[in-house]
Amino acid sequence: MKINFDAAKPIYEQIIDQIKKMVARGDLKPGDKLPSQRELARKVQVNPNTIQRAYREMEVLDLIETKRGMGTFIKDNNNLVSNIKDEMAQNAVIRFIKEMNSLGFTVKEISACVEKELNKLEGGDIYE
Amino acid sequence: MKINFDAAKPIYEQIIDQIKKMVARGDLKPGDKLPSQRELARKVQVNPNTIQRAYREMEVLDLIETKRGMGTFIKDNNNLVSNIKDEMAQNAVIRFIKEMNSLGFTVKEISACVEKELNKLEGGDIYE
Amino acid sequence: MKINFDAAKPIYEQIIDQIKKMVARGDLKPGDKLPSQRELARKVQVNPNTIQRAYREMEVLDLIETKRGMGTFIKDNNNLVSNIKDEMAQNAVIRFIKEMNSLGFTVKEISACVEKELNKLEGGDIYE
Amino acid sequence: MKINFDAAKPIYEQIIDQIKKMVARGDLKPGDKLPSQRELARKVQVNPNTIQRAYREMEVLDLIETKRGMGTFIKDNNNLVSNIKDEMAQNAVIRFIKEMNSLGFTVKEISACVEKELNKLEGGDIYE
DNA sequence: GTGGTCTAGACCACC
DNA sequence: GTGGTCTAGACCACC
Repeated sequence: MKINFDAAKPIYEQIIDQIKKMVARGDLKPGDKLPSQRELARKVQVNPNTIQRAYREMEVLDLIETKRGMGTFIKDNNNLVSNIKDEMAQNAVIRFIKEMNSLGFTVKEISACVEKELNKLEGGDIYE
Repeated sequence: MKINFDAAKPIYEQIIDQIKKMVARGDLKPGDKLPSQRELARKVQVNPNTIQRAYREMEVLDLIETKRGMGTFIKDNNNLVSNIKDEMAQNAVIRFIKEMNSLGFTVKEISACVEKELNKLEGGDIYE
Repeated sequence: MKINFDAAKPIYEQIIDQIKKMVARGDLKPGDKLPSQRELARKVQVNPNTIQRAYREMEVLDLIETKRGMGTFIKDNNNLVSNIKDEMAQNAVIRFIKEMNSLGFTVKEISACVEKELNKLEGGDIYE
Repeated sequence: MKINFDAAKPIYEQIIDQIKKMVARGDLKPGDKLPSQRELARKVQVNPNTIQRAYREMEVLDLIETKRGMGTFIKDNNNLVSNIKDEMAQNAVIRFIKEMNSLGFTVKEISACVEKELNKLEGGDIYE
């Protein structure tokens, strides 16, 4: 038995994931102002430096831009935004298929499992 | 923005997950002998107490049984084994649908994304 | 009179400049190991986090790579290395020409000034 | 690796440099009146004491003279003015050559780099 | 021993 | 008030 233990994702990466998700959903649109580093730090209860690291990495990704003294903003880059949604979805789908596969399910069975679960949701709302 | 940071799953839970997965896949069958606690601890490089905790929890789940002086074995309980597979699959499917939904995908779109990705695998093998 | 006061360059950028210069000169070659973050921090008397920031930025530039537990190395990327030398030289030349120009020198005069100074060095060695 | 970090030049020195540069260019000529200390302080947004220090040092350099009740003037000292231009140019050239040399360029190569860049400017204007 | 993450907090520059 | 830099130091993961 070979086990690769999962370590927790660093906090700054989890923050990036959350913000990317909000962009993917359209909760944050190009031009929108993000909370200031200090404000977000207070709200999510982490050190401002941790927020700064997340913001800096997102700047490298060209997802946001910081205007000194003005704040931090989602970049006006519509192309990137739709890419983020696709990329995050693609990753989720692949992770899911790999997991089902590692449980011993075939392609056909995976498809059936998903359809069955989605059918339960038809008409009704998605979980909570 | 509200963020719930993911902590790393405790190692003993990750070990349980791995073993459940092997049972779901059929790599471990009812009656099969598990490695001794000491041996497994050495192989996966964790403290023997951590293995002991994993084994104890699996005994409570009625997944394994310890025979004094003989070792630890997967319980002969066919019903449970297929339950494990279904339960793990169900969890994976629900986690996946929730994630896609949180990215802004509808039921129809989720289905389409899965089918598209599964189609890529037809004929070919699943990801490595 | 409009003056833009020059602030000091951040320490981490000065460290990057120094290392780029060593690469440009060939004092550091692809594959060479850089000092560990802690060691360099001690030697140049700055906080290890400042060194780490410099190293992280150089990784983004694809100039170095860090191997966890092993250390940090100049990337094996000969193309980049010669680019660095050219880029740093180009910047120096342009800065110099702009400065001479702001002092009121024409293209011909700048050329003459450089030649005159270089002639002094012929045969002899460069400054100190 | 030995690094001497560059601190920012004191503001009063940067002011002196700017004024010397204007003199070198001929924007300020012998006999020209400088702004009053108070006025310059307001214009460049620094403490009046900083301006006073800059003016005092330039008086010591014999570059300017203060006439009580009249103001401060560039000294009528044609020799000095051309000296300033030559001295600043000389410094710029030497700094430049040292920098190119520290990047590993020989005398011949430095000359070639400068000529190449100057040629780009022929006919066209100098950078912006 | 190596790098990676995070905290707590100072001080600065720009607005 | 905003972000940018830096320090001091803890604790962790990987080797």
